[in-house]
Amino acid sequence: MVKVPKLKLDSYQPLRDVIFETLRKAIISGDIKPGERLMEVSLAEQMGVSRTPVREAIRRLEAEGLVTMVPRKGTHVSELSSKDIIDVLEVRGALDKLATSLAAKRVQPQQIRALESIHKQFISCVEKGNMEGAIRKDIEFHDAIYAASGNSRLIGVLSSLKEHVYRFRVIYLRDLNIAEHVEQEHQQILEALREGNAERAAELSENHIRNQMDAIVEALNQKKL
Amino acid sequence: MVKVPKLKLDSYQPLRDVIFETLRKAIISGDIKPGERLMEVSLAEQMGVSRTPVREAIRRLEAEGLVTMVPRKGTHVSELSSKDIIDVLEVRGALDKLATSLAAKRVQPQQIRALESIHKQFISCVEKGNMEGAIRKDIEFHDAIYAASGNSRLIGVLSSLKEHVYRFRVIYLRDLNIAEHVEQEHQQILEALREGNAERAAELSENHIRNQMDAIVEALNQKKL
DNA sequence: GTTATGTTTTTTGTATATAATATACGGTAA
DNA sequence: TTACCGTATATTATATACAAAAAACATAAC
Repeated sequence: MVKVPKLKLDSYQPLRDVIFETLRKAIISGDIKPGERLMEVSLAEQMGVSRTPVREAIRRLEAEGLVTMVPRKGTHVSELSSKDIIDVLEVRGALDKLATSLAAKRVQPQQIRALESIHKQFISCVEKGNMEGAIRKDIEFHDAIYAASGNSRLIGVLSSLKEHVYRFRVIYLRDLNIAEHVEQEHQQILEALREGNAERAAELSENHIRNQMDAIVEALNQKKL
Repeated sequence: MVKVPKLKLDSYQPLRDVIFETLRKAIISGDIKPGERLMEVSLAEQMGVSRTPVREAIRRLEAEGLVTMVPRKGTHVSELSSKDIIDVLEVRGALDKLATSLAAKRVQPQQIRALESIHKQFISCVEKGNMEGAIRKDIEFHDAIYAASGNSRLIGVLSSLKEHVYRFRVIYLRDLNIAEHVEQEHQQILEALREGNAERAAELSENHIRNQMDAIVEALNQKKL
């Protein structure tokens, strides 16, 4: 049975947005598992709201691909096969490459400084063995590059893909050792960006994602999914 | 004032889907112009339905980026600046390249035949001066390549981007001469796919989109937007 | 004439009620 | 026992009703 927390209605935001975020987090974090049904009435009751905003939130989850709707039957959390995640990573690889290449051409000095700061914090997390923090800093690092690309459409598509990657990690690979090579690769990308060398930056980021994909595929094979 | 046709309720489909398609077509074809407001009550009245399915359709349009919602204020059709379309084309370029490269590795003989058939029809349209038909065949050609990529996530993202490109064409470039070079470029891509030469296919498709982008940018400059 | 403020109107946000459909269950006949 | 049909129930789809916020307008004060 799906369980979600009661809502906190602090700052004013439409209920649909609050509910959307709540459900989204619950799905990404694995609290609601693939295949589980989302029933409007029960969700609405648990959250203490009516069905209307719940429906709207579910529509948005569907648009993100996190849930699947069948008309007149209902909604369930989308399954996430290894084929799915490979598909996502293929797309993400191409877009990450584009983002890094654009960023090399357009990045502002202040954005470089922000990247350096994030990278330092990443290293510090790794040294302390704080994996959760390292993952967060890894995400931040890439987000900062996306932002520096100056292409808002690209940022939007990538942020939607990111959710799926993260969801996959949570479901299958809680213990994935992310720090391997990553620190060094980030360092190199950072240098290429600093030099404004778009070609090299693109190449490095392509490799970076490919390595991640390989690590995931290998981890999957070990678990023989 | 936004005008939409009354709905035909032939085959059974949820109203929200019918409404979504209706509005989507109206926006893409330019019948509803950028900046125009979408008011739930008036749309619902015109279509002879209640506000509920209209709202749900609007939520989906928002997810596609075709409209922009401001809480408690309303919804309006998204503007489409030349920056926007360049952003979209940059992303599409990267993904088209990926799709073509994957297709070269995975394409089935039967899919090759389908591509050849579409390409023949494209040529025939061009010869007859049937530009509308040629544009349709151009779209079909690329769709067939996407399908051959075997990556459903990629197909999804590309189909959403496509809408924006098409919308842009309709709004700004009704007379864009699409046939220039396109026939020859399609021919070359087709050959690379037939040979399974992923590298060459990728390169060709990258060029293909870049040429399209250049043509659009040039057309924009002539209109000094 | 202009600005500020109070009131009306319009429009969206949320809740609830009704309709339609799918599913589950039970009974009956082969 | 099994297959089929019908009814009951659960759930979504749509409609409507009510609440709250924003915008438009008018009026009064300066």
